Amino acid sequence: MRDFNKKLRVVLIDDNANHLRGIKELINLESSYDVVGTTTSANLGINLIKKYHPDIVLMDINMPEKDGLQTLQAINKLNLSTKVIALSGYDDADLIYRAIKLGAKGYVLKTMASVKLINAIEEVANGKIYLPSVLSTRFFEYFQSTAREEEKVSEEENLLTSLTMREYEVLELLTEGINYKSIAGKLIISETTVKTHVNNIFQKLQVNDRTNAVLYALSHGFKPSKKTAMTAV
Amino acid sequence: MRDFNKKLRVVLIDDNANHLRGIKELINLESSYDVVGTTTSANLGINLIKKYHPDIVLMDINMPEKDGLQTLQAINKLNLSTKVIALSGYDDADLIYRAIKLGAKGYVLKTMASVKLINAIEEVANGKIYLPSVLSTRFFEYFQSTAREEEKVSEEENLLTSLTMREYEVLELLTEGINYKSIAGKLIISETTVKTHVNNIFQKLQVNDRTNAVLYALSHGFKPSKKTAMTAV
DNA sequence: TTTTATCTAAACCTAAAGATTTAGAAAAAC
DNA sequence: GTTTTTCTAAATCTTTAGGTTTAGATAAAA
Repeated sequence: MRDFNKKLRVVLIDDNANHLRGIKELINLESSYDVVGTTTSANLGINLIKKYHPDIVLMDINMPEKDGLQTLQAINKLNLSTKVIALSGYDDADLIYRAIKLGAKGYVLKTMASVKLINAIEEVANGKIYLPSVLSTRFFEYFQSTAREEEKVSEEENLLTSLTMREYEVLELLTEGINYKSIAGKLIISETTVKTHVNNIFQKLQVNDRTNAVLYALSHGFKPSKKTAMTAV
Repeated sequence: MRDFNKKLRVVLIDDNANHLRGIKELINLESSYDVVGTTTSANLGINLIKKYHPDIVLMDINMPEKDGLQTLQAINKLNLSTKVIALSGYDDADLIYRAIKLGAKGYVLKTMASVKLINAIEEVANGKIYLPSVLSTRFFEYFQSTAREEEKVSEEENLLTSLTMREYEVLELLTEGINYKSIAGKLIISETTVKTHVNNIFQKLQVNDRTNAVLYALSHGFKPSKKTAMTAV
């Protein structure tokens, strides 16, 4: 939780100098915040963060030099407790999704009322995620549609279902990058038997080599059975 | 958007008969809803949904017979516009995350005030996602920590970074399951050159065959460069 | 009871993959 | 200006992988 005796240390990054000044003045109106640094450059911004270890970073994620998402990644690598709030002119679902995925604790549109920005800082400082309702809906729609596509791929006429138990076991070992000899050893069958199984697998999955068999498996929701590999005593 | 002339058709699924009755009475107090079916069985619930094509389904996701997540999947496969709101006794992050991922449009705790349930129905019917603040925070924490783990794996001593541009291009084609001859054709170089590159790749990634090279690539954040494959005119 | 499916296995062959060495040319780094 | 890196290529050899056919044993289904 937040310590209200200390001022929240804030760093601002925005390639638009005018906008930067505007935000700074806005924040300085609040007595509980302390803007310790501002910059129009992403790279300089990272240096500021290294130097000051701020509580909060407000960053425009649509910058030319180094884009905001890359900068987010760079900040993550510093492993600080600094929380980043993304500022953006766009409510693009993909952008919102990726920003959140890269650890942004908030996402505020530049067109939004300035009071929202203060709200965001307050909420994020208290350990919450700040996503205005509109953006939150965008995020979830994107999230669910992505997940749904993955589901579809692993459902529609999945050739994996035509495999027998034994073939599935063999495929499982193939996906671990193991050769015939070792597979034979693990399943305690002969190498030629393994070859037979593998050839049957190829036919059923309609591929010609193990790499493509593995690729098919991984892209069609193949899941290790877990109960395998106990044949070995 | 919702048509306020029509009543929202609702189906309830909860293995606890008492709870089921309670929810039904609660909803029936609202004149704009019409509970068209209730059941304590997940399988019967799916049948009800098939029959009535309700607007909203309220479903307990902690059921014995068939768990709620499986039921969610089954409902998804019906490809209806029915929206499912998950009811649960637990605010477990993993459970929330998976429910949303499987398309749940809302998640409400049984301990929450009943007015929240009405709110949830109303919001979801209007095309929004209903996730109370506490649960939303849980979701995002889980989402971001999962993403962060993936990032880590693809960062920590990633052998992919030791590859040259050309080797990266070759690896990219390997991950598409293409053989030497075709790779040579695509990059317009000789087959022996491809072999040289592949052998160098193997050494750098510390593997002995293409399958393991591909597996390494896929598990370490390998991303197609997109600017490849134009060598071919 | 007789198919049918599955698991096992061998023989035989071809093609592809992998290991190793050597080497020229061009570009980048020192 | 010399060293290093990278991309190119060939030769040679060994080892897997892959294709095909045949077949016995068993268990389940028709």
